[in-house]
Amino acid sequence: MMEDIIKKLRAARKTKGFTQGALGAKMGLPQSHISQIEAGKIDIRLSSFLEMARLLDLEPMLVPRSLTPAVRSMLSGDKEKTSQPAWQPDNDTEELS
Amino acid sequence: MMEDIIKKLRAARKTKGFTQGALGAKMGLPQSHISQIEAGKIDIRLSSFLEMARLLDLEPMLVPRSLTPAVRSMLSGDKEKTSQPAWQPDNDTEELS
DNA sequence: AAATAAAATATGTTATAGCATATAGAAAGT
DNA sequence: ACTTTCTATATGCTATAACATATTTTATTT
Repeated sequence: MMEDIIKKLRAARKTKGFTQGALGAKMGLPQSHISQIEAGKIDIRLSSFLEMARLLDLEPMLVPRSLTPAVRSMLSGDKEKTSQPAWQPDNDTEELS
Repeated sequence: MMEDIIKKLRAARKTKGFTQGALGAKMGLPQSHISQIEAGKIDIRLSSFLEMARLLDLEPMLVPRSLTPAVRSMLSGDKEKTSQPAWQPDNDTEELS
């Protein structure tokens, strides 16, 4: 069970059209190291993980378990069917048209 | 600038009423190690970070930068004032009262 | 204020990420 | 098919997390 969160980094890199070499250059790491990371062969340090995520415009966040379904539905744009409504917007300001 | 995300782990531990020793026991680590981590003196590995977060009922997620304001507002329960509305709920199902 | 519990600091060993460099293999482009 | 680009694998060295254990300092409780 390779860490799922690492797969997201690879997917994000491809989406942005970066090669392993290009991403490595931004991080000051060799392409070979990026390969190892994405393949789940090494257990990288937190600072490396954070740096890599941010270079891919991803912000690592800690979400309370009880809120993860709501957050996930936001991220995937799903038409969610949560038993408890995930969230309700404020209605205290004028909305855009 | 000690990593902010580590502070969240410490806060979560305290909220749950765990001591460093108790958390360490769950992870199979000595109390001293938890102390080092929380003090930002060591740069822990991703697997340790993930394990610790999950023991504290926090799920690490990668949020696209453009969505972080919306997610943050969910997490903090703020009455947000985002220039672009953060999110709009579906209105295709019956709501609870 | 004494006792107890929790957290921080210290020292030493072992395992492994980080790093460099090279090369082999796969995919994409001509 | 050949060339170029991208990705995976391999070897070796260095820095440091992981781990054990002990002690000190700081909070908390009675």
